[in-house]
Amino acid sequence: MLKMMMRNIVAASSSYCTSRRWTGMPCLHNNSTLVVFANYYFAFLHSQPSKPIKSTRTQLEQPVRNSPKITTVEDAFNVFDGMLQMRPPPSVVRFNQILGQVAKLKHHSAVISLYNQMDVSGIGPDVYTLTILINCYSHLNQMEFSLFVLGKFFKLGFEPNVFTFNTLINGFLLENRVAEAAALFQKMMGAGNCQSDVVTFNTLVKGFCMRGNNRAAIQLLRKMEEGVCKPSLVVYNTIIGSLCKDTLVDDALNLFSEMMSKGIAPDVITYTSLIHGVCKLGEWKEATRLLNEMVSKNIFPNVFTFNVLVDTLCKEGMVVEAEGVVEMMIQRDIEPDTVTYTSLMDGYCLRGEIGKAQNVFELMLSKGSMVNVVSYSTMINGYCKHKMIDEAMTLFLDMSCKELVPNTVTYTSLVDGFCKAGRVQNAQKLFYEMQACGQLPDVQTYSILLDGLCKNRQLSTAMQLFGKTEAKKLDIDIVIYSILIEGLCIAGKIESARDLFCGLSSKGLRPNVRTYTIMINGLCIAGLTSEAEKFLIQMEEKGCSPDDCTYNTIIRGFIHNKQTSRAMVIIQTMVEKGFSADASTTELIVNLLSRDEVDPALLPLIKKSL
DNA sequence: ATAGGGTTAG
Repeated sequence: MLKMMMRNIVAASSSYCTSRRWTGMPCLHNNSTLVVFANYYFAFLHSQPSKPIKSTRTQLEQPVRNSPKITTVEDAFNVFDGMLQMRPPPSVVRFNQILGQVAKLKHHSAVISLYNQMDVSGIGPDVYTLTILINCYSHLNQMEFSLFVLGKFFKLGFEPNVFTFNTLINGFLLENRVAEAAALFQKMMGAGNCQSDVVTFNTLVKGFCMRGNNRAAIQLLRKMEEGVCKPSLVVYNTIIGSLCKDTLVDDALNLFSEMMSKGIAPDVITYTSLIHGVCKLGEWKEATRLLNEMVSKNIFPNVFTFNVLVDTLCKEGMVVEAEGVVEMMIQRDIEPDTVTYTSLMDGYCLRGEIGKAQNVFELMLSKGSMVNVVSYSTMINGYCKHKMIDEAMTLFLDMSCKELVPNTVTYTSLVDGFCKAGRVQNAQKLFYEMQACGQLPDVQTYSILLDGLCKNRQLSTAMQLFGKTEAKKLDIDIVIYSILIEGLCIAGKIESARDLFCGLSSKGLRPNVRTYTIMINGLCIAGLTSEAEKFLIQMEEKGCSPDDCTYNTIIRGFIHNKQTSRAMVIIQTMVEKGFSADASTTELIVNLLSRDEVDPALLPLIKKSL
């Protein structure tokens, strides 16, 4: 009986610790409402005709007669091949259409190789071709090539137009080259032949949003409203989307009512952003309300909207339900895409169901051109989190065969994988390799490597690395300090840990639950249980509530230090707060019981705590 | 006829 109970606790606590929620906010979501929300989706899908009319477009409105629909990169290469063989070759417009479709599929490097094929075949580009090309280089963060293409304009006697300028401004903003973007904008404002338009303004608005400056974005919106340029639905969507990403859903909803009062009707993108925002907050009721509202306005969820639901369900561990939604999408002719399957893969990985994640990944591989850097990184991350570093490395090497370039996220997962496997040397090697490949480590990468070094008893190497982060003007956060404090505690340097902790406020950082818990653990290891208890009181006073991990830590600390009665007092508090003992605390308590070291009067309390 | 800005995944 007790064995079974223990097993359940182990299962519960291990799933909590492997969950990504551990690093974020505790999960306070009401999953039963999520089920209602999910069921609503099912009900909605069932209520639709089984074979919906796909398009109301007439034959005349088709882009070009006989223009084949491109759904994969393979299609595009085949069609292109055929076109290049034709004598005389088709007009450049046909080629532009293919390039445009592939660009829409976000296969930007494919567009570039297709263009190169055109080039060697002697098909001359026009302004449209070159603008598509600039846009692709911009999205690949290769602005130097974009500028090279701009040079081609002049060489061929073409005049860059507002499309060209907007594309270039967007490219500079994507690379965070604000000064150059601004210079181009100034040039446009001054030029008589090429005036800025609503797209120019929205590109700037997005530039602010990308840098997390929603205030500036809204200021620019107000400027537009004053008559500079009438704001479009896209401008509102840009800002609403950005606010939702930052979970400022109330602000987003205010802007939403504001746009409607100005006669600008929301579309599926507006609703998808809002639904995403409320889902992130776990407000399933609100999500359902928005969904009802959009459908009542004849705005129907698209693949993006469904992907939000699939991903939300997966993040809540409800992958089976998510699979159900995917089935429904297929039945309703909404093709699940790379994002859908990547969410599913991640969902399975989060639950430790690696085999099922592999199945999804193989399904994507079998469909061709469905895998990208994100899907590879997701599977690699899944392997790494479950100590399957060899499998992860196989996939990593596989990427280069597919001309997929691993990025900072990919490398960070692998660094973590090597650390988790205890192979810190390999982790360090990869850390330098990524920089040699032009992928810069970010705060996450540093956190993971620092943690790996600390946990593998290489404190001095960790401290050296930390010194480097300070020189790189990275935004050092409380997570990194918590890791270092923990490293010092593990190495038995409680005084240095305490010093680092006390210096946090002077750096403008506030310790969080994890930081306090680490300090409490360190103090207990050093036998300083009274000071640990002071920290427990102090954190509460400073508005940082202890969580179940904090209580378990200090209880274990007291037991280890043979202060059973003080442990019992904390157990009492823990139970009152609705927390319970985790697996290792339970083990300690069971040991105490077996040695008759507990006052029988406390048995009811202990029972409650388990 | 074909090109630029807004929604989803690691």
